[in-house]
Amino acid sequence: MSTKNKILDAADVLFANKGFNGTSLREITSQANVNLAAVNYHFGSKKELIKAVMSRYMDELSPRLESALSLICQAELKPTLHEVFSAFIGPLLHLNEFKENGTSTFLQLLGRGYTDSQGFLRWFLTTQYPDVFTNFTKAVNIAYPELSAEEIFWRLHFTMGTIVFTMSSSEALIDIAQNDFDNKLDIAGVIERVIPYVAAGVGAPITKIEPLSLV
Amino acid sequence: MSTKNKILDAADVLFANKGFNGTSLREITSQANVNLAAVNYHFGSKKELIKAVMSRYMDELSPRLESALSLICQAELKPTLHEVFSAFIGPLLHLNEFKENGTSTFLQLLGRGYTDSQGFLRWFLTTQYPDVFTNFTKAVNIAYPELSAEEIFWRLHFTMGTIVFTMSSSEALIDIAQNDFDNKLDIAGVIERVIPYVAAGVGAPITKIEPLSLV
DNA sequence: AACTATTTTAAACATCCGTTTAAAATAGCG
DNA sequence: CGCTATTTTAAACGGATGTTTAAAATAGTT
Repeated sequence: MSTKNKILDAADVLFANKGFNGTSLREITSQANVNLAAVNYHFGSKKELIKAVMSRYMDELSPRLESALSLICQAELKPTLHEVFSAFIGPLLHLNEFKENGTSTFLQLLGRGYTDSQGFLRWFLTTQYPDVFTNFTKAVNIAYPELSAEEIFWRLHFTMGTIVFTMSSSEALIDIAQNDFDNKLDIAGVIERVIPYVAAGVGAPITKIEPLSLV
Repeated sequence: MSTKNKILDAADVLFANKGFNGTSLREITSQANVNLAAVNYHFGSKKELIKAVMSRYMDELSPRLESALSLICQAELKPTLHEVFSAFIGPLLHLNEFKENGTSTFLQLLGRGYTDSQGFLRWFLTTQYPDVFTNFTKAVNIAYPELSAEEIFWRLHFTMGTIVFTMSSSEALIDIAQNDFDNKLDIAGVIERVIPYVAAGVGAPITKIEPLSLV
């Protein structure tokens, strides 16, 4: 395997588990069995390595996601919100074939990216992969046309929070659940449980927001 | 103001904005206009400072939360999920009187605590303030008795994710929303929008989970 | 085989980190 | 006041971090 890929494989697991700031280049390179300077030689900087790690997943995910969502948008029957969110299952679980534990690793990385490093990763994702967001918004709009653009905006970000946060601590949660409830569960099981939740959340009845203060 | 409080005031804002690992003691002490060694003198270590920052908020929040939830549990009418979650509004917004931007700062800290520093803060909160979790679970159980303990577990963690994640990036989201939708919004407005979402999510119909593989 | 371009390596660099030390300053009190 | 206890201060400590350097090793090409 190439040095570049050895670095990427070691980096994404460590980044997912310990965060971007919490993982040093020395950990990555020793885990990958390459020289410390290899990161800066092949990627330029740690920041560029982070981008590369995310791009590898996004490039695998986003085309599948786009086709799944456009399939839903072009269907004759108006899709339910549950169907819209279920469109994510296939592309997300496909990451497990792309790389071992790929699904949970990617979702953990996504969670890290929103909180670590001053949110520069959110900027990276929204500017580099804007179609994912617009297609998603479009699908939700078809399934629930009464929602205003602003309400969709907020509810999609709530959803993003639910998913990303859950997955970033999914290992710990699965452990607790197995101890307390004796129920074997994996990442696919968590996804199956979260989808009814977010579908109901996005589909919540529209409530009039009383303006507390008119500035 | 005492040196201890100057440190706490400077620390929680910086911790909320840049994370625990991302904030150095030198940033905190220079922001607080105290000597670098003051943190180790008054708190012992950075880790103890983090605990102190969180305790200051939790000690202010948890009694109000407990009384609000127990009020709901003892009411004659069975509460709705919306009412259960609305019980959080008062105690949370009270943090704004306790400290400027206290509500969003605290929720950001909560989000940091779940992802930063290997989740030691989750351990700290669940062991030091277990009543908050059990009371909350109890209230949800009254409002939606058909939910099994395991389903409550998962949906409450989804909810935690929604809230914590949203608030940890609430400033950025409010900025975007103001630009795109011309709608002035503050932290209270975000809370008003998120409650119907999480109430609907927790109240989602129970779906039979098909076991993918029986190990 | 000879030469060039690419990659790998060990070492050093400057900088930042949390913590400790010991002296100086201040506060509290009989 | 004089003495003690508490707090503040400047400086240094050992260690970790991302990055750079320049030489060594390897690969590719004519």
